[in-house]
Amino acid sequence: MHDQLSLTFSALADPTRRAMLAQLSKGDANVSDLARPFLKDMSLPAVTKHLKVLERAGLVTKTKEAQWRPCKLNGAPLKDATDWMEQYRIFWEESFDRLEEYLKTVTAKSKTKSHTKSKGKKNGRKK
Amino acid sequence: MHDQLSLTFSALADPTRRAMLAQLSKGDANVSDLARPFLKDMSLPAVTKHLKVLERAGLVTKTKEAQWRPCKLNGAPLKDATDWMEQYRIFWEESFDRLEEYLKTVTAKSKTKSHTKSKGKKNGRKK
DNA sequence: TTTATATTTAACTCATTGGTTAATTAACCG
DNA sequence: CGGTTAATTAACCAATGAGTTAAATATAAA
Repeated sequence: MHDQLSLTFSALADPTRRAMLAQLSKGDANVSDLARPFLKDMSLPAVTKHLKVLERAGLVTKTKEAQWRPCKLNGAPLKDATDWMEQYRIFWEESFDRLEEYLKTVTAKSKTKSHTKSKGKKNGRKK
Repeated sequence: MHDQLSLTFSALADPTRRAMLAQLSKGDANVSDLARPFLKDMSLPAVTKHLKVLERAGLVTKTKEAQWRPCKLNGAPLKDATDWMEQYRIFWEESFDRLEEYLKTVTAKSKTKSHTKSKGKKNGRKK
C-alpha cells in the first residue's frame, strides 16, 4: 500500500532500519558511517536498500557532499505515526480493564444492541 | 524478522488492518462483523489472514463463542511501539530546528570532529 | 439427520522484500 | 591520466505477503 502511514510503519518494521534511525538520532552520518555497524551482517548494497526504504518513507533525507551522501533523520512521519497510535492510548493504560467492564455493562443495559459478547445464546448482530 | 516491535509495526503497516483495529476500538466484534466493511474489496479468507497477522502481533485476541469468534483489541503492543517512538519526539517538535542549529555550531566550535555536514571542502569523518 | 451459518484451511498465483555478487558511476587525489 | 574511495545499479534468488477459489470444519437449528 502507498499511503504515508503504511510506508512509515513498514519502514519501522525492521530492526536494521530502526538501528539506523537510532544512529542518525545521534548525528548526521554518510552512508558508509551508517553502514559500518552492519557490515558484519550484510553487504553495503543491502544497507543502501534499507536506506532507500527510509527515504521513501520520508524518515531520512540524503544530500550531496563530494562523493559522500550525508544523511539526516527527519522525524515528521513519526509524529503522524504517534498521533495515530495516541487514539488507542486508552487501550493500554492501567485503568482500562475496569473502564472496559464498566462500558460493557452500561451499553448492555441502555441499548439492546449487545456488542457480540454475552455468554449464553446471542448471535453476533446478524444483518 | 521476529522481534515483537517488528511484528507490531508490520501489522500496522496495512490500512485494512488499521481499519480493523479502529473498528475493534469501538467494541468487540466477531469475524464476520469485522469483515463486513471489507467484503466489497476482498474475500473472507483474506480478512481471516489479516486477522491472523494482528493476532500474531498480539494486537487482537480471539475467543470462542459457539460458531462465532469474538475478537478483542489488545493495546499492549502499541504501548511498546509508542515508547519506542517517544525517544524521537525531539525530532518532530517545534523547537527542534533551532535546537539543531545550536547543537551543530556548538560541536563545530568545541571539537574538530565536524559532524559530516559543513558546506565547502571537508570530508565526512573518515576512518 | 439434514441444513444453514461462521470460520478456517489448502493450494495456488503474483508482487514485494531482503539479501547476494559483480559491474558502474562519481568525485577526489597524486 | 590513473588510482582510490564512496555509493549506486543491475541481475539474480529465496522467502514472505496479500490475494484468490474451492473444500473442510464446527456449531446451531429445523
